[in-house]
Amino acid sequence: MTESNEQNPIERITPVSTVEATANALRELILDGNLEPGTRLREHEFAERLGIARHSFRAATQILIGEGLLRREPNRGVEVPILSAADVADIYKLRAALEVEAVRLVTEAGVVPVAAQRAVTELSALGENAPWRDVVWPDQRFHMAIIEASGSERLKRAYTDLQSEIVLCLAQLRPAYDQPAEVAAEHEELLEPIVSGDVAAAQRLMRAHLDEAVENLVELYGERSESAEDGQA
Amino acid sequence: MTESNEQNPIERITPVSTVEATANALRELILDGNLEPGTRLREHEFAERLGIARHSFRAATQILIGEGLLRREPNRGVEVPILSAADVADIYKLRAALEVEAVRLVTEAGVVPVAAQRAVTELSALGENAPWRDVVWPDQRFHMAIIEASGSERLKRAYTDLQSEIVLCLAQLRPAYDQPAEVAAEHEELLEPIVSGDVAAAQRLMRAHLDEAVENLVELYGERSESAEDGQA
DNA sequence: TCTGTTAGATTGTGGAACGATTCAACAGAT
DNA sequence: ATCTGTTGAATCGTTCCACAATCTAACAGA
Repeated sequence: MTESNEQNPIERITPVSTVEATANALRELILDGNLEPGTRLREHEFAERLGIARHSFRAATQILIGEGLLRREPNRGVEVPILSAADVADIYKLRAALEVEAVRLVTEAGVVPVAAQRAVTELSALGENAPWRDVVWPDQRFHMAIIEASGSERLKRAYTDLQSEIVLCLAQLRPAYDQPAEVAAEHEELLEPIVSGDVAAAQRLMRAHLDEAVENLVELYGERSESAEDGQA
Repeated sequence: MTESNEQNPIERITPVSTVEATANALRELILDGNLEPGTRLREHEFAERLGIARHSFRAATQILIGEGLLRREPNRGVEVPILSAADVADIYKLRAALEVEAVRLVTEAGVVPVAAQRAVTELSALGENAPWRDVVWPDQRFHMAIIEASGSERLKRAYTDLQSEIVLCLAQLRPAYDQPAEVAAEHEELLEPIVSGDVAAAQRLMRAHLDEAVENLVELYGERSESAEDGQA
């Protein structure tokens, strides 16, 4: 037997199926904000535009529905969900559940989330007037890095889905970010008790960080709905 | 205007689509353990047996894949996943994240999870030699009741998916349960700090409860794999 | 024993068809 | 004038069929 032959270092090729590729393309479209929330995705139109069968498009949307990025209205197809302030609050409840526990797991295990540190340096390298999207991505990566450091596959899966919704929500709100330097400092502070092994402090800080974020977002919703009422009146 | 007419108490009718009904049927099959883990679900066979089109069956499986109840192997269709001890440990990491946070939300809000209390009384009403499944369901309902009491839609959604995996795992293991009376007592104890408003104690107890459960399950896996090796040797 | 080769089964995808549902426009009735 | 049906176009949900790509196992030959 040649069971002991070393693993060939060849990259495992992964042919992406049509529906998978479609799902990825759609996800990108949605998360980049190129699809107005509330937009109805007509099957015939999209299938033709993407050069695929209607069935494949349907399968792709089914995936995104599972991720919370699309919503199906019976007999009316799928559309990009419009998130309310309540949704944001709800999203952040789940987010806190996942992240505070991840922080706990990581800190207790003594794992140092290197990728998170990298994200912080990226943040601090940004100029003063960096567009909000350039701030969002390192920010997301920072938090994802902590989740990944927890080593739980399912925690990561749940968080990945949730992060999609978070980005969707941010894309709809275009929140005003603080100075990148401030953001970087706050995240670095977040990291400190994690590497020093102070579980309680790490959890407390993370929760405060998230509470502050959701507060700002909900406030932003308030402003937006006010101006919306103005527009209607 | 008759906008102020009271809500008619008529039950909202919900015509279930074919794929939805199929997904439900499949879910039940899997969770009841009527489909051996590792079983390959051949499309033609199942579509014919269920009297639906192959496409509809495909759409249904896509839903269950999103819930973690089926796994897709490229070009080999879908099959019931076989959970390892590592999977169980992983499942319980996520479970702890969700439940400990739910306990926190519920306790802080001062909400009394009545449905959970009902589940406890159901448990205590069981006879000594109740089959494990009769114990599992009130147990699951107890925990789901706490999740629901948290009032977070997404927390519930995440937990619902996870609970499916838990049940799948239990179905594969057929764990030996303690006396129903003991189980009832432990859960009642779990409820106590929640209603009295002691957040820290409530979280601590819940975590201990879950830790103990996962420990037992992993141990059970050890025994099972031993006997499996015996069988092969 | 190892290596093609071949045939059958199954999946992945596309395409046509058709009933059911939605929606808007419009006509008729109270 | 408001409410109630009707009609028709657009779209969805589902089925059936076709076919290339892939997998699997059996088999023949070196």
